[in-house]
Amino acid sequence: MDTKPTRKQLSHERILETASRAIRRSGCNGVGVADIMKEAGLTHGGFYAHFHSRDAMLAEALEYAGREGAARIAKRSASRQAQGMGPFQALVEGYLSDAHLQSCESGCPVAALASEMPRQAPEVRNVARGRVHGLLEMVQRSLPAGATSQDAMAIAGTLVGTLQLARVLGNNSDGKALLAASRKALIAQFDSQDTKGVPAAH
Amino acid sequence: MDTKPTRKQLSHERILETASRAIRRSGCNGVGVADIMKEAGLTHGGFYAHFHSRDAMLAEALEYAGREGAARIAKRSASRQAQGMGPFQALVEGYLSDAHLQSCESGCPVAALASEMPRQAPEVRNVARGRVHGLLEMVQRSLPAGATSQDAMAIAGTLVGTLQLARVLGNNSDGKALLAASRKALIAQFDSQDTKGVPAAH
DNA sequence: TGTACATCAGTGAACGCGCGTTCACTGATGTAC
DNA sequence: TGTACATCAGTGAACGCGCGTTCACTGATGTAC
Repeated sequence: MDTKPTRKQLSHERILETASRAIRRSGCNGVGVADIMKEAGLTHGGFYAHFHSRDAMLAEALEYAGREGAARIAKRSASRQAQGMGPFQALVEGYLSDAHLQSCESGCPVAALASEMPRQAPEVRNVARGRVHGLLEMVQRSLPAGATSQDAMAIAGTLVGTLQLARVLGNNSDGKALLAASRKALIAQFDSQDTKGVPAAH
Repeated sequence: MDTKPTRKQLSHERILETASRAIRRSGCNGVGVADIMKEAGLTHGGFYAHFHSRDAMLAEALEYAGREGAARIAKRSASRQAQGMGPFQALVEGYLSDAHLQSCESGCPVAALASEMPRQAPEVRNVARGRVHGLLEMVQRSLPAGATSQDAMAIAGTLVGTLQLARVLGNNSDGKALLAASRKALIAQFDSQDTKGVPAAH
């Protein structure tokens, strides 16, 4: 079924990988077509054989970033769970970790780009909506069975907002204090060790 | 003490007012010097008599937006409190209101711009840090006396993140549901009617 | 109050520069016999 | 296996265009007498 990828498919993948990191690092307006192609080891002239416009590339790169970011978070969460941590606490400690504060370009694209998404082209915004829904589902899956989708929404808001505020403050004690505060608040509220499966505060 | 402002001071104020709305609406990269000057009723040539660079203007405009946004939130919160609502609930219902979801350009600049702040020039980032601290203080003031600054941090994260996620989803039932979910969660957690002055979940 | 002059605030043309996009061309890959 | 040819993927120069910034100039404001 999955045959050997063509040269073009390999290049396409490489461009997307490069672009997905670039937009998380520098924002959607922060990197040019030529930059990305160069970083992917190509020249800018070939760009339009891969995408019909810069916005189309942004949309694909955001989708790619979402998959990659989610996979990375899932992996870290799994390793925490392997050490006996509950799924919700594992998610919170991974998402609000000092490592995620620092590594913007390989982290969650929603946190890296949320405030500029409403200003993007429709095709990019559509992907962004999908990534937000993906984040909500990821939170929901980590919660005990009794938790509602409303619980997941409030938690997702806290995760994304806290990480962003911390990044504004910087990778220093101020930023880390903010992360720690939200970690503590979330875990106190929804204790994942609680086998009843119901949020503690409700 | 405060004498009649000069013509230049009036223009400066007008430019800042225009720019503060423009950056919240279109982002720091979304508006040009010429756009702002034109919208303020001037030509772009005069710009550098008011600011020594575009970044300097962004920094001043962000500061202006912060003051204006905070004043607007305080006013709305006061009118809710006048109807008998507690200060914390008034803040939450104002910040996470459907009106704030829609009116980006006159709302909180932290929510409107957070994810692009780490990519701005140092002078802009410095102002941004100040606005985050201002937001934290505003939340803290709305909380009962026993609440910690860590409580305020987690709440501020929820406010900012929820508004941003809702704006990505759009001004529709999805976005409004997200706001409602966080309003409910925050108010359940920190009931402002609670005269003990201690967060309910702690 | 009125005139002459200095200063101020804003104008609009011009400058580099970088960006998204296009396109004729080239070298590499794959296919047919 | 080897040769001839068609297709593919990428190159690099060129194009408009818009942006931040500069600057010589102009009209308005304010001051001195």
